[in-house]
Amino acid sequence: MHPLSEQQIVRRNALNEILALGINPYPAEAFDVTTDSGAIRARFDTEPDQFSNVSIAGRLMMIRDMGKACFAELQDEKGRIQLYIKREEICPGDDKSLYDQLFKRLSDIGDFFGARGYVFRTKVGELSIHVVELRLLSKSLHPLPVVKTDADGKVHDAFTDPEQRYRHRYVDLIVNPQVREIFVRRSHMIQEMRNFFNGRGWLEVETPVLQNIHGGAAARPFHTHHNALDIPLFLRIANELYLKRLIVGGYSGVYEIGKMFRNEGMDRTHNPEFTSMEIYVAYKDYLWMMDMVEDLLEYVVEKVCGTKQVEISGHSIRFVKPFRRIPMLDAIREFGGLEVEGKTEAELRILCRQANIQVDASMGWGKLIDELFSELVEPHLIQPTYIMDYPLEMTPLAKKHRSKDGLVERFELYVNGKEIANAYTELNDPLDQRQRFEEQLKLAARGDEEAMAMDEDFLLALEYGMPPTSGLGIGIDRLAMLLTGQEAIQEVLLFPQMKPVTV
RNA sequence: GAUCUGUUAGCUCAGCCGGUAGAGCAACGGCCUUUUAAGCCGUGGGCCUUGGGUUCGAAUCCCAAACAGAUCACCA
Repeated sequence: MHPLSEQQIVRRNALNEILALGINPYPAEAFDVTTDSGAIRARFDTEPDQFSNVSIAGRLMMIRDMGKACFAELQDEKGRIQLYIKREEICPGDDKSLYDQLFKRLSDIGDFFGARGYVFRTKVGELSIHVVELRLLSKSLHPLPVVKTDADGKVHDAFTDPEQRYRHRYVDLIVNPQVREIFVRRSHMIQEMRNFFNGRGWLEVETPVLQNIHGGAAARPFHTHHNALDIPLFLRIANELYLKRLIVGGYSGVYEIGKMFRNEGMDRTHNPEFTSMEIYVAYKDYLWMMDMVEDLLEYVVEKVCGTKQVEISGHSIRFVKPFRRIPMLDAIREFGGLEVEGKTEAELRILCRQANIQVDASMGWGKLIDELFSELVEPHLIQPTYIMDYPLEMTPLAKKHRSKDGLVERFELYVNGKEIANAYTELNDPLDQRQRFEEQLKLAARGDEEAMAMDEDFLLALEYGMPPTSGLGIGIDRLAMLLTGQEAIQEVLLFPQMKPVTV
């Protein structure tokens, strides 16, 4: 424990004086709240008589002391409201200690108060509560950063250090209302996705986070161990194979919104745990899925942002269907000016070198195509764009393309140069699926740590028969970044992963 | 994993041609009964991230470490 700072000592002393006054700084009783700052702002002017006796609670964020009266700002979840506290009003008798001692001397920014009174406007027009009763609800012992906004909207002494903000997110949420708003919007976004899916009759499900076999994606897993069974387990890197088992089981549409865990690098677009939404719908293909995603995003963006357009990194992005659809090889031709159709692996390797892309011998035809695409095309895909028809070898769970050799029926949705969604016409041929897994095993034998493992039970499920199905995954954090205009994933995660500070 | 930048009071930052620390806000003590980033007067508050080194002397120069951010690499 660090030695206490001057300000911590001052507050602890204040706490003791409050106790000496016979006041409990942490009362157990509920405080009856009848309104909040948002309701007052929204409705006082039209229905003033509703606000002649209100009770409100929140955190004290500013005190402007005027002597025998003072103004204070109380912050609740909806914002701030000014309190007008007059000594004669809250201490009508001879005993002025509640005001002189408790309020003026022993209260600090950060304390929780409950206030009862009537709403009015001051001479200057500021909406305020004329307080007749004031009660301490919780004493704060640690000083908060004091962020002030002046009349021009200029913010002074903003609490901006990302490390401090992420490590002490509660402080960030207290003093930065725009941060609080991001997480409200994120929650709203997920809620609207659920509304959209539930409205179509699809079932929300939960599948195992602890898995014996880490399947469904190419990534390194976290390892853990179950004591009673004495077996190793993995934290899931994907839930795809479980959701498909549910389609085998007879549900026609299932989705899951949940955390995935990947033991890989972290940066401003990657956190070791992240949230994905995966959905599988029977009797559909990836073309149908593109239509569905357009409807979904148009709906969600409009609900959450109030418009179909969002602003990020200097771009105006319009979520209006239809989105552009480009086959991957056409995109490389259009944006990179390279013809890759019909080229051999060796020819592609030369093209990559010419484009200054590092290549090595382990890269096959599909990987080389993917490298060219990432380098030449991705950064140009600002408006929502579907890239379709990926090389087969990199996509072991998707069905072979109905007409194009060497490709699978897969699309990814790109927005603002980044991948937001990934979808397939799902592979439901158990024999083909077994071959694909075997290819993965060969890659693993060559040292590819991300290659998928064989999942015999999943193959058994496919043998029982899976209807034609289309599946989709959306990176919830990435989408939240788009809808909140954030460039870093840490800004849309309440508690992003941080290295512990060693003291 | 690589490179660059940052780390000084509770917060935001200055100080960095080496002479053991400053401002604003916050805190503390005053004055003011409709103010508003309130104001005015006064007072305290710091292992200058950590560990080494150079030097008579280091917040300042050098080396290393920790953490963070940005740019890469890898990936969603």
